[in-house]
Amino acid sequence: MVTSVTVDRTLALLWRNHRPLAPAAKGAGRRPSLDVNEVVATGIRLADSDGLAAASMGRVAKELGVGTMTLYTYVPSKDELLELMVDQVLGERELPGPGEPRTGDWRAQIELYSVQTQLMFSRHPWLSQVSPIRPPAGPGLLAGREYLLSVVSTLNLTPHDTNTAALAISTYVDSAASLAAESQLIERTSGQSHDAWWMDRSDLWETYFDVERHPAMTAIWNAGGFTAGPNEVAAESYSYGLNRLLDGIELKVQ
Amino acid sequence: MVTSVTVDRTLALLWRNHRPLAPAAKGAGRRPSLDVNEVVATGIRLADSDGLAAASMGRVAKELGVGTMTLYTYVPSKDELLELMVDQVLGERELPGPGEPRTGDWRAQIELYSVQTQLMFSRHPWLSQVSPIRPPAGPGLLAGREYLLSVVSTLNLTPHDTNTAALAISTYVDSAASLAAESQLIERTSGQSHDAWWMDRSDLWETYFDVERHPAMTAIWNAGGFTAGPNEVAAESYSYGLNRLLDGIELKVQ
DNA sequence: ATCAATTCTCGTAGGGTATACGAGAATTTG
DNA sequence: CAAATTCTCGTATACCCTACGAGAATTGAT
Repeated sequence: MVTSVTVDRTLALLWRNHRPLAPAAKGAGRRPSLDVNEVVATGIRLADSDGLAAASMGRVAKELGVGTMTLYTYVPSKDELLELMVDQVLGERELPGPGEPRTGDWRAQIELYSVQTQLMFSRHPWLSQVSPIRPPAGPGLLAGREYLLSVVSTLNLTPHDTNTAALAISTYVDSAASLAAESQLIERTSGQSHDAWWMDRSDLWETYFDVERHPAMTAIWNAGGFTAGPNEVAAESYSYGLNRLLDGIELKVQ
Repeated sequence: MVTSVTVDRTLALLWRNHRPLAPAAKGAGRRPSLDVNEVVATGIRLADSDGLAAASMGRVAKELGVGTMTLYTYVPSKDELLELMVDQVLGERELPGPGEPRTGDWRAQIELYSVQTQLMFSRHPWLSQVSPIRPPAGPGLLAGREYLLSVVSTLNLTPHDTNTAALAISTYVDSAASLAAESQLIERTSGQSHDAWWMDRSDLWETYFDVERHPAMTAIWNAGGFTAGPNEVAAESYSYGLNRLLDGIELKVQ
């Protein structure tokens, strides 16, 4: 199979800091001027400061002072570089591993996952622009899943339900954190707050909004239910939703 | 303000089928060969069949048999065209409006929102690649929010909490539907099922996975908790999570 | 000292994207 | 029939990724 070779190479790169990369290449040949970690770190740094588009092959190469094509010695393609960047930051979440001390009940431990994930997205907003389908099969991803499964395991659900519940939680938390990061990113890069953005659209209410067609919205508006700004509402609805989800899970345990 | 002019134009385009577009332009000048609806419909059709990238200005123009720059007569920019496409499909969800008959309790009505949203994403998978932050302020978006708020309003929460709960629900449902659509899209365009994708990575477990470092995963694995395929697990965790979320909300009502 | 083998380096070329600008074509009104 | 108005669209610019292949650097053997 052709793909298997590529996949094997990618797996080896992802786990490069856990298992020795290759037979170490001691023989003849020109010495490399970089290593994979430098390339990945530069990609992350550029994406952090100038957006995901800035982590282009050309820009990363320029930053490292080499020709664009030189990067292809260290990384098979742009897609693989992105995978390495993602697994790297997934692994930077500070979550206790097996045997390490934990504080609080299971809900507090889920909260830690939530906080660390939000912190990760807020430090690396470009993550919100990367698809979470078919994530990098590296140490960072596995560490996160292990932590979450270990917490949910304490509820003594069936193994199958443990997996289901953990996935429901991580989907909710990861999606919301991704949205929050994207939201902040857009405020920064557009130079316009969401408040100001809605202000710009005040004509929506004055000219186009039809009270007859939107009685529920109108009622809530008149009762002062829309006074908070977009960011506060989003943050509040996130923790409200997470707490209701955990309530619902707890309800099924007893 | 410069932006206001653009925004006004976009709002007028979004609401073009509700309020007459402009003073109708009866005077002199060359007659237009297209109208906005044709452009939007063509963009949607191309994106549906060949992916979001196929809805490029050049491709849409070619499909309509005109030069690329001609489109800019009908639509201010690519971004605005995408907004129009999105609001169009948001409005195609079949949700009862005010005064129209509804069936079942509030949970069944939330379920309807969930089903219609999933249907929308499954018919228009490219939606999963469009950011839901700063959505088009058009009739389609407002109809969806009105429906959801009208359902949650029947719970008699405070107006503020009604808004918070509705947002938590729509964030969960929309995110999950988006992920499901993206997941299917990737299976189709890559020509490889997720099962096959994981098979390709069997080396992960054989070569790199460390049992010591992942006891919770190992335990669930050994107990047969991972037997279902990725798609089944995702679907199951979605409805599990939604039901637990609604349980949690109901719990707070009483 | 020289040569072969090996490995890293990187310029060029090709096919894609959105859109500012301005000249030209078509149509109605006076 | 000329003026005014509106739509049409070719050209040019500045990015993106990466296949290919020639050249440079290094080691070990003779």
